[in-house]
Amino acid sequence: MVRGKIEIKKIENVTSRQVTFSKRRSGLFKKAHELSVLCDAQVAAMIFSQKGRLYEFASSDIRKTIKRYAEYKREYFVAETHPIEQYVQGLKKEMMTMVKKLEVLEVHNRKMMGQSLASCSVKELQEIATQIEKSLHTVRLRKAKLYEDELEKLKAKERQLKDERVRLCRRVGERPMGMPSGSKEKEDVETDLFIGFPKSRP
Amino acid sequence: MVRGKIEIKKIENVTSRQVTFSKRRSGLFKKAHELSVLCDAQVAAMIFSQKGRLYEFASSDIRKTIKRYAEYKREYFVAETHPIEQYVQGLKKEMMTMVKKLEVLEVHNRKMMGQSLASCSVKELQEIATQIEKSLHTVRLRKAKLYEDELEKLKAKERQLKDERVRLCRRVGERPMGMPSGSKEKEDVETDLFIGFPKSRP
DNA sequence: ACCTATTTATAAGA
DNA sequence: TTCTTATAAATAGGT
Repeated sequence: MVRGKIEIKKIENVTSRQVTFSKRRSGLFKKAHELSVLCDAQVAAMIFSQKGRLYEFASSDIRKTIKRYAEYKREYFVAETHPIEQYVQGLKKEMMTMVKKLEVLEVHNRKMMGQSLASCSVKELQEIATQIEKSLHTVRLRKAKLYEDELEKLKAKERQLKDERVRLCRRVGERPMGMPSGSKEKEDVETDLFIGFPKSRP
Repeated sequence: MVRGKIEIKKIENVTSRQVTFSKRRSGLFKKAHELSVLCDAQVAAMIFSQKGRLYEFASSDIRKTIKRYAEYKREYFVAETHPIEQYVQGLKKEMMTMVKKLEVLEVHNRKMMGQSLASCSVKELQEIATQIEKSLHTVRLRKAKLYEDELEKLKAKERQLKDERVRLCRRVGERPMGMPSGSKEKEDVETDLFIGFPKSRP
């Protein structure tokens, strides 16, 4: 170290302690990394600064390393304020919530699919039917919209082609001939057929 | 480093790897110790050699440091072979399965409710519409069935009452009078109205 | 384990 | 925080 070696004891000056912490921390992690690579070792290091901030290094997954440590020492490590039982309880609770949600969804879904109606009252059936009708309406609107968009595109393309044709005919001195038979008309007819609400299957 | 710098990559020579491991390990722990003293930090490091031997350093009790780490990360660390770990892993796996199932159901559900259709192709929309139509048909059949059953019950009751009335009249020596006006007919009319498929709302 | 040439880390200053 | 630099410390390869 420069300008006089230092004693290994707590640095009292706050600023230089922070600077030293930052520098030596990265130095330590660098050394740790080099060791893990050079010697093919599994290295983990964790540092809590005086302020309680955590800095960590691990050559592989730190959780795996700590678990391996736990296994090696036949120990386990649980935060005092966060015991494992509580953690498991939390998981279980989450599971229950999900199971309920799943059940509700499944029931609703079955009804929307027209299954498991035996338990439904007339009122419920009416509500389901109403909802299904609404859905059907929306789906059909959406389908019609897709067809319309497609139609618009085709029409635009047709217009463009027609203009192009007129322009080309003028250039070569011909008068534009009639449209090739059936092109526009046929498109319109086809499209009209598609725009309407599709008939439900028998 | 001496006599030519080295590359940071695994040392292939076993002997020199072991030597380097030993030297650098103690160097690392020394640095860790210096850091903890100089900067008043809580430092812990653990190294598993390639052979699986554990070397550790901690400025204070390593178990405390790991617990603090667990708290900080809201994690827990137990050996992979610990029964509770396996239990938790099982729970987590189940949760994942459920989450996936829930997602699938939710997507399907939204489509059946006529939502989130933007990403659907025409073909998909047609399939959805077909399914919805089937559902609607089933629901309406069910509703009609309920009304029919109700009607049957009422008719049976009516017959029973009529028979009873005839019997009673005979007993008191009167001739049965005409039916009270509007009772059967009204029922029939109402029921017919309900049995038909309800019109969808405008 | 020790030696030492050389690289690397870093304390203090800017 | 980052850079500079003088110097301490670490260490690769040899013994």
